[in-house]
Amino acid sequence: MKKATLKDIAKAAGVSVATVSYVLNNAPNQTIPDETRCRVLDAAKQLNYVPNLTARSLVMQKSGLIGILINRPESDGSWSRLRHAHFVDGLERLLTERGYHVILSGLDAANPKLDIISERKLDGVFVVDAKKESFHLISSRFSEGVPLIAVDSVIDDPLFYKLNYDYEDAFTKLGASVNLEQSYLIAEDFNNAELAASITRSSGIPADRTHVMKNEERLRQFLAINTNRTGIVLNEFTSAIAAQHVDPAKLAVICTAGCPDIVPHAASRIAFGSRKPEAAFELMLQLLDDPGSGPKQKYIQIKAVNG
Amino acid sequence: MKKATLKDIAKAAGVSVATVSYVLNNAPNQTIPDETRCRVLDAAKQLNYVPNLTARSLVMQKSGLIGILINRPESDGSWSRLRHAHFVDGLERLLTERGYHVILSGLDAANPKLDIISERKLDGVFVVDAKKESFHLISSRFSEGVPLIAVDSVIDDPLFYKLNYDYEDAFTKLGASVNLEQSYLIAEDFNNAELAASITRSSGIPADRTHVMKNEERLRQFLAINTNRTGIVLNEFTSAIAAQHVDPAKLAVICTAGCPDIVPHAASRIAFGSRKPEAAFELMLQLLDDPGSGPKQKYIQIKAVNG
DNA sequence: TTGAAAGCGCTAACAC
DNA sequence: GTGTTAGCGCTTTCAA
Repeated sequence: MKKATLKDIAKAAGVSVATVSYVLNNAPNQTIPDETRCRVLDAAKQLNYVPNLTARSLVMQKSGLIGILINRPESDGSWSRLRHAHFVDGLERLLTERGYHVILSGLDAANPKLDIISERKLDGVFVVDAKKESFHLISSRFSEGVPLIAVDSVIDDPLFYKLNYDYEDAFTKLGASVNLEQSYLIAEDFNNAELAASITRSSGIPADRTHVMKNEERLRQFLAINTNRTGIVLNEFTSAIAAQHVDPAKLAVICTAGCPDIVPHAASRIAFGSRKPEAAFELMLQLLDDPGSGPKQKYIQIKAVNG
Repeated sequence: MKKATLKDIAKAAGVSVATVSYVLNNAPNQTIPDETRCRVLDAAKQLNYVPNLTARSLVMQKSGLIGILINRPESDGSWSRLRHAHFVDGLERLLTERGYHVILSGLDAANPKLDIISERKLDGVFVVDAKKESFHLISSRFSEGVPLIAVDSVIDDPLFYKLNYDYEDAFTKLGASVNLEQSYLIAEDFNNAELAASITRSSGIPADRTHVMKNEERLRQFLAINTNRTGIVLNEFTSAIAAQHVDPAKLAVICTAGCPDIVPHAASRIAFGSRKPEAAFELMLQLLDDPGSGPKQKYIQIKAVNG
């Protein structure tokens, strides 16, 4: 048996498709007598009706689809692929709850295929860890006004909202218990170079004591020449790996992946909590509701929390 | 400026929409002179044309959308939310590469809303860690013949393909180096009870020495009364947590999350590699190509690999 | 070699 | 109150 359509229901209930559409959508400006309404509802149940969102999208000019577009990390150790897992999971949850459907798409950071936005008529988009150049591309082609939120990306374009962790805040708080000037830093390998730069800059740790996590072997080498110092490590996964090579007690980790549980107990830590998905979600809702209504401040920063 | 449509191109190129559609799709049975083809192609480029997949889906009766529907874990420690991250990441990559778009949707395991399958006219679906009951629901309403692959789920219904790790194989291989009868087991908390049961069964470890990972505190208590034994732990994240409470050298971990890097070096381990996304992808392609063409064996098992 | 036209399933004027 | 109808943007017979 084929999928039932509005027409099928109309026939079964002895009314027109318009009427069916009205009752099924609780059309605001239509007053339908209960008798009719019931007949339609019954028929719909009977026929196991499920609306065809493709058709609806076409006519409504909105898809109910939100994109989460993630630039794939350059290094592809298993740890790096988990970096955004918590964010994606949390955001998807919120979006799904709200009735949106989520399209997840990995992007080649060097050559992001953003056509999906127009092809699928996405109602809103999150772009995660994108290179600055990507945004030229975007702003030239997407004046179309699809709400777009850049995540984990520092870019100068005032057109977009930027959602980031407030690393400066994290380092300041960390500075209370550890002497940053004397530490080394294990940073994450972001595609967005400006974000990476802003992190190392706000850490105050000199470049020669900063290491960007690419793979375990190179990390080991770096750690070997720094064993006597305290290390600041970004990201829970990296901390778990680092802890295999140095005394975890000499590690302070900044939890960016929403997974503090796996950080060695002996390490001290500072976390960003799990506000990122929520903040992303709330801003998106606002933009979806009225594209002009977002906060005037285009940078949204998530504060660090102790513990 | 609004999005260009076929009609716009047609007008610009001085041809009909049909012709435009033909050249843009390289229609097989149409022979278009180069002159026309170029005019059309130029116009399309000029107008920055991007096809509207919604419209295409409607008429083609296929969406180009593949769903990854994941039953949310009951416990929601941050580690549990990462459980499928590697699978999702790998699968998404493969699917995207192949030109499909991926819809990611979390499901309430107790009451999975599977309507998305028909609403969005998904071409294929992966359902991850679903309760047995869900499949009654599915099989009653989805004789519709959407290729569906159950992942991390043991179910009796011969209708679906089941993709699982071969835990029995893992325990056998593990048995070579550790005495399973004398060990304890830390298992994962799957929604699919049959899978959980089959795992503990094939481990050969008695129930009173088996613990299902719910949260760190309860894990700690369990470990406290088992410190003198060797422990088998399922899943890398759990191993990282367990290692905080017992000597990692007395742990043997079965890596199911594609993230062996974070397992403590001192622990011995056995892994399932990263074949799961690939296996899922390949089977789906086959089913997509011809729904009847899958292997007759409905259970696909991923073997364990040492290391 | 090209085009007119019939839909795909749905929504929303606008008429009755 | 309810039905008619004109599309949304695209594919694809079928005729010219």
